[in-house]
Amino acid sequence: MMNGTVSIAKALSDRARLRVLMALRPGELCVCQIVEILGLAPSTVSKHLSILQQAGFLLSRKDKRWVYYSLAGRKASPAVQKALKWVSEALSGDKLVSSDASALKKIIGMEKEKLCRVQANR
Amino acid sequence: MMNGTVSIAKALSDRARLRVLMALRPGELCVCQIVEILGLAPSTVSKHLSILQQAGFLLSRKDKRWVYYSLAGRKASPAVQKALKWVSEALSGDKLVSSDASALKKIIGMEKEKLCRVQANR
DNA sequence: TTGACATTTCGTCAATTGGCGAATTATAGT
DNA sequence: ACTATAATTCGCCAATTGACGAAATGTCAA
Repeated sequence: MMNGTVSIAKALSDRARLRVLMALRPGELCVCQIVEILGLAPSTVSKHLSILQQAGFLLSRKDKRWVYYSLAGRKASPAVQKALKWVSEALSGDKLVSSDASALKKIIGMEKEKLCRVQANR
Repeated sequence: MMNGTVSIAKALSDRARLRVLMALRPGELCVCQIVEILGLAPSTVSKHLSILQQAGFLLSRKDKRWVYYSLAGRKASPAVQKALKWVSEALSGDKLVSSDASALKKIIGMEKEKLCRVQANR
């Protein structure tokens, strides 16, 4: 219980991971889309995602070549649900979160294939 | 805002600091009492307390030779208040927190002078 | 003012964390 | 089967963290 609480708090104690949680509120995203938003290496992003999933915040599913992550929602433990509610309120109106949200709209507009090609050419 | 949220989450992402927050719920404690509960070196405890205070969870006052820390309560920012509410719920019924609470009763029964003498003889 | 002592600050150390690129795995298309 | 590619795992490095003891600070008492 104490361990679980600490791991939930640890999961929340990083900018990139908070951005991921906020970005996932409208719905699931594939890893390459999250990479695009954060501007970090895919390996780094993958690690962040596994930390969030380990703590109980995220679910993942695989479709074709892509892995999609989504908020665990009511499948999450009560402790996780309340923690997410807290950060969501604490960050409502945050500048970085807002700009991520508008960046997201453009990214979702692109097809994933093109997006990943773009990343490959860097 | 993002920075504040991260520092709040960081403050909560350590066992010792969560124990301190829970131990302070009934009321203020002096540093030597917190040292006794945690079983850590005074310098370590002092650092933990300053991290919690920096994040906005604690207030401190000085009386005679002792420094008393207490929960900031409604003087804390809304974000901090909600975070504390979250951990408090998440840890309700936790074994370690409970045993800290009963240890506390005995410690409060002792006079501070004797308590500090005990610590000096280790 | 000197001495005792509670607390904090400082320096050090081992362990953890967050970042990256390279190598690996898994899946899809040719 | 082979190639391309999305994602993860691995190994490495620099930065941060949590622990301690020693030294500094501040307060009270003799």
